[in-house]
Amino acid sequence: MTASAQSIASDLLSWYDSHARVLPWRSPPGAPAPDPYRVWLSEVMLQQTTTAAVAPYFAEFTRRWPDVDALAAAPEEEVMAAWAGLGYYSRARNLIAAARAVSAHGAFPDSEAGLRELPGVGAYIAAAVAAIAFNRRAVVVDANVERVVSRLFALSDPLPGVRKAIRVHTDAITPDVRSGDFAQAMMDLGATICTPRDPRCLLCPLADDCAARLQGDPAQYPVKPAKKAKPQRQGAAWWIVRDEAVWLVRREEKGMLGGMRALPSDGWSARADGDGAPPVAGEWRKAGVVRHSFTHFDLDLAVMVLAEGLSMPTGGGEWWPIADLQQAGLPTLFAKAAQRALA
DNA sequence: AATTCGTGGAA
DNA sequence: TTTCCAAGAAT
Repeated sequence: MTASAQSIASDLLSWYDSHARVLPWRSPPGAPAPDPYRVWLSEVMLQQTTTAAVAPYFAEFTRRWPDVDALAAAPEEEVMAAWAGLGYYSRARNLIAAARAVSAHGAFPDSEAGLRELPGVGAYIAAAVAAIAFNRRAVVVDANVERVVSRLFALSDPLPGVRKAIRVHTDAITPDVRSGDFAQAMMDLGATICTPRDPRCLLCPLADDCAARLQGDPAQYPVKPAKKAKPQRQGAAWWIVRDEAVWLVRREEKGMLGGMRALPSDGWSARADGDGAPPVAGEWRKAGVVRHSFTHFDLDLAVMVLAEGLSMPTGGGEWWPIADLQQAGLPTLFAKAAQRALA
């Protein structure tokens, strides 16, 4: 490691000692490493998700399932329902599979390579858990690190091509000791100082080393490709009631909202509008429209309720007591649809 | 390599 | 209001 790289790591760790964010899944700087289960669980929840959104879910999961064996033994349905509202539901399916693999094996893998074998664990999470929970030296690169490093070294090639260079530079400044603290310090710096817009360079412990700041406009890094326009889709969902209960189905394992409970829908997707065909005959009334924005398309979902008619759906599903709807674990789109139907 | 996966908060 | 984007992974 060069003298310059050493001083970057040293300056960052000193800053972290007094400015580390306090988070439920984290140990204070210098303290013994936290439980690998809690580190892994938090990392899975945190991907593409804010710390504020994760906090209540992390509290509930660790309350209900305090260790990996408890999570491994939990019914899949309950875990999926507990994940409802957090998004990216394949994470929950992979979470269960990984918990069962770890529980069967007896312990978490303590190496990056071993962790990488678990479903839902990619390059980032494997490196982060190895560093934070097992104090292994690992090159941890998330979106925060990409931003900090691309600015520190003024890497002007656009994403995603610049990622290789970012990794090389991150490796060069990663110290052999306090690997977990270093990774978390980089993320804290990105989250609180080296922010996407209007970075607070006057407060930055690395300001003197930052090539982008020297150039004068650090916010231009990292350079990102233009985004595509989101298509606007139309769809419908059906609110079928009998004896104070509503008919819920389970969505296919793969694809949007996979494996989650849902209202019957008309086949809308990112690529096509729904066909508008109701699942049962009857006189339907439009209770309203829910506007919902996904990552890659926007959806106007018509919420259809049965004014009168024979409401006996065919195919798989279950009558769910409306009074207990909260426990069904509906994804946000369908929770909003239910709210509209009941309004 | 480019797409496909949710959601809610901030600017 | 719209746009951006937050501790990415799987395919």
